[in-house]
Amino acid sequence: MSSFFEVSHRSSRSKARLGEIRTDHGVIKTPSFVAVGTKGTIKTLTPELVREIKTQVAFVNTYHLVTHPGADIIEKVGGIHNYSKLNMPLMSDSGGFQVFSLAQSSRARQHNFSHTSFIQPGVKQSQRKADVRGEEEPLLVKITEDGVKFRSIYDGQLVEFTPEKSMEYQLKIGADINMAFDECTYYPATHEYAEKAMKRTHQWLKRCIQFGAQQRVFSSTSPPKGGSPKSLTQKQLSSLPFTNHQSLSANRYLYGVIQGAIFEDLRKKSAEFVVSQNTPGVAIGGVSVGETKKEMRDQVRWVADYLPKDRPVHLLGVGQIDDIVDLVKYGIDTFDCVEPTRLARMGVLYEVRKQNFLSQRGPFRHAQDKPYPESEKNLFSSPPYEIDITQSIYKNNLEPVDVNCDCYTCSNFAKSYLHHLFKQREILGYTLATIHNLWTMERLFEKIREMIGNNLI
RNA sequence: CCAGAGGUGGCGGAGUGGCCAAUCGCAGCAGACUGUAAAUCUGCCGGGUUUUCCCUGCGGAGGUUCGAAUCCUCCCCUCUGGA
Repeated sequence: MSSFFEVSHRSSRSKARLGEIRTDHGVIKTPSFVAVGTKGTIKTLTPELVREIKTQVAFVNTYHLVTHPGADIIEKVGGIHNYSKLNMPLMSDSGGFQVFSLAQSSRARQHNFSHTSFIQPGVKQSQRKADVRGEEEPLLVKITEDGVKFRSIYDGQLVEFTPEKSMEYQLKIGADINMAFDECTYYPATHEYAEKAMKRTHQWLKRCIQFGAQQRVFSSTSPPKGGSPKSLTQKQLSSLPFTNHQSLSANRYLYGVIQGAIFEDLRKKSAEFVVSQNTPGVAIGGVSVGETKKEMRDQVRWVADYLPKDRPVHLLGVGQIDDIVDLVKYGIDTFDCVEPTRLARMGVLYEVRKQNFLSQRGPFRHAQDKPYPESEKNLFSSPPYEIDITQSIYKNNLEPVDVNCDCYTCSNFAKSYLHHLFKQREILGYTLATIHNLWTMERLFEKIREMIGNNLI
């Protein structure tokens, strides 16, 4: 029987490696991008389109799915694979991130900020002091050692998340890879708070493992013999509605999550602890939550030496193309990020032209970051050259978005048409843009794998 | 020709004596977005290069008033009914 993760090549130049993550719903060649489909859909795409893009793996969110439509209905239909027809390896997030993002939002609302502007570096420190986390009076979220209470953003219902509940929900949802319930520490947090949150996350990880052990899942890096009690027989499967393939995974794999905010000592401590817990995979969380790019990368660099050599490593919430290429070097195998799909819906399309990499928007989004050294200015060392298709300069442009791209969108449509669709808010525009951006990511990762294979990364 | 309604910034459309350079929407321009409350959000949007400052300004020309997009007179134009 093959193992969950197998490394086929290690770069001689860095910690980058080539590997395969094997799940009941298919194999993921790593490094890989993980398309984000929070609510059980990669926004604007049918599963057929997702398949055509050759997306290897997608990411769904427990909090959102539990709130709507509810874990029970998903379980009843045989799991999220069958319910959504995303017939590919799936990862589910624990809901931990929503503790962060929803609390940010509730604070933002309190201060009459948009949730985006609130996490901007320009916001005054004093406005961040009265935090709703911890044991204070919350609007949407309350965190205790036991777990988290959410007020549903959809209907105001109180939702309680504990490590056990997150695991239970995730088992019902049925993704192949599950995240341990963690607390994504906000930025900027004090060392004191970050340590407290980290320890809490560690305790929660133990409880997730414990819960998995009781369910006889997540117990090792190899598939448990005979599957878990949660897996259904073929006969049971065939009686489920809409079923046309194997549905609920027999095998689930738990990833512990490293936290520690922007503090080197905490990050290393957390990495050591999480890796020692021997979960099938390890994830790094709590990054790209408002800190600078340098801080974000440091958080990964600090733990690189502690990461497991024989187990897959996931980086939660990253990233931008330049981040991905640089962080692959630290041994990251999978990356999930909303950027390609969200930006697509905002009319921002990737145009990965070598010559233009350093022009226009410049290599950095954060002015306070230091530029790359000259030696690093290679193909992938700067972010994608993005275009904003809504700009009127594209009104008469009959070229494809990216002349070097062979995606469905670029093969068939001119910038002018996409511009037109976006200006008219035609639904097809969002779909075509999403196809292009996800396709670009997949091709980027193909290139990355090729370069690792040739020891160029 | 008669009757009625109306002419406001690129467009639509509020405002009917001072708090009006004029609500709001669209269009335009700029910015943001990294485990998705996001087909979203933010800012600008008459001119003067910043402004608590000045100029022009609500069809046109006059007038009333301390003060008019708002009231009066005349003119021009549009729309809807009727002949």
